[in-house]
Amino acid sequence: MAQTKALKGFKDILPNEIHLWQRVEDVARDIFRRFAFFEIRVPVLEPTALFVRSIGADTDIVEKEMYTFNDKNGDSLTMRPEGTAPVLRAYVEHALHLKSKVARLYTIGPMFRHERPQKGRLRQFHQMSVEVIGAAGPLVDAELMAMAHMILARLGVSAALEINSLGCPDCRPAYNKALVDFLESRRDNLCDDCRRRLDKNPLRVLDCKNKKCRAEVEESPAITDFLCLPCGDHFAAVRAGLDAMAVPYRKNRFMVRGLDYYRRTTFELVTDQLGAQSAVGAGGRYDGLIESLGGAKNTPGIGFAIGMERLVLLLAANEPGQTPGIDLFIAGLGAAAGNYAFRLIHALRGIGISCAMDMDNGGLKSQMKQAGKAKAGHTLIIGDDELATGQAVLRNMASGEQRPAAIDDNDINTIATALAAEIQPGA
RNA sequence: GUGGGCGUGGCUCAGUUGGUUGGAGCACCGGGUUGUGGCCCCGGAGGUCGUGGGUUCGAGUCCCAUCGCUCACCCCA
Repeated sequence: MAQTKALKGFKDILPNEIHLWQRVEDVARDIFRRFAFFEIRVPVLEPTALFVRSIGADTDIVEKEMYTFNDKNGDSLTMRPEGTAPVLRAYVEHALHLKSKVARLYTIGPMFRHERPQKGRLRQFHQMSVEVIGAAGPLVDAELMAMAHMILARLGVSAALEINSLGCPDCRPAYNKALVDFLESRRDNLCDDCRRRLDKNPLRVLDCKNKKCRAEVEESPAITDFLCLPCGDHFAAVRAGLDAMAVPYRKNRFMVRGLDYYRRTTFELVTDQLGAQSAVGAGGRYDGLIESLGGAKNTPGIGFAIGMERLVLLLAANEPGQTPGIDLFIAGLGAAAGNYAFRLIHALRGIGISCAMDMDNGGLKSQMKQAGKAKAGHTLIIGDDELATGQAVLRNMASGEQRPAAIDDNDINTIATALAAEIQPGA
């Protein structure tokens, strides 16, 4: 077993499952288009400082999950663990705020986090990441959730939308203190992890999975009671926006997010069908982040990401794998026919037919078998007799019906066109 | 980083209290059909039993270590 294998947590996506990925992307791109979003593509490698400054130096992602290494000249580089920071970096770097009042961007691609892999969690995983930069109003928050919801609905995936507000630098400190005071008084009832969280990041105690902790937390003060007036109004308007679009949601005051930059609205799309993982998508508002990355003062922003592996996992639950097929297989018998087939196949490809042949010139039985394996819709059989009479045999692989197909014109393109019409369903 | 489960051909798995040349099904290749796939029949190829060490006359079976996969914790999409 000295063979090379893919790295732990890195997966190949094979041809028999690729259709799920393509459908996810096709649907998402279509919905993004309807919501007037444009694609942006950014590098997978960025200066380490970008993520440390945006995600937060004390977060688990930055502390222990990043693929970070030194470039030949000594610069510290990092494989992006999420998509928001690079997109915002690009926004600032190219002064996109001068192109339009609001930037509506999406990007699709791989992210990297050095975690222990498990169901729905890989070291290289894929996200569709969406950002709206330059719009502060609550309707944008609602619109984004509606878009995420629409993507999942179109894919036939049911996930519940949960929303919360984390407040802002004006009101969160007061809540934080109230929460810590409360939790300190119950410290003895909390699990080991939560005692640690209490010191490091108290908000995280709120979404502990431990039953005892949940019970304790049930009586904790609610962030929503501590929101300042603007934050409270914002949150109410977000909910009104969702109601206006009839997007179902539920408030979850225990939902917190792992990245430091979130403030005000946060949301998750959750499901119970992914093992220990529950979020298919999640996001929130990050007013202040753009400024901290060198952008214009007070630039508001909000975004979310959908985990593509998780989505595909949900789709695959109701669908078997499928091997892609081709339109036509050409079985050429003998050197002369093989040669003819070779010319014909190129002509067919030139006019849009997906076709294959056995370049190694096997026996007919073998070639028919290959045609079956390739899931060819039709097979064209050409031997010396067919070459002589100018009539090849066209076999419909599903029905087994065979009929003659002319190969007597001296213009190969004319033949290809006629053949294409023959095998095109409904033509 | 921590814990549980599992490692036998490409895949899914048998393999009796350790006992001579390790099996099956599916997949693959060939034949039965001088030139017709999917069904059936026949045959073939393919395995250092994850790896290393130990116990033993003898280890796929027992012991230790190690690696890998997987699920969960942590964290997150």
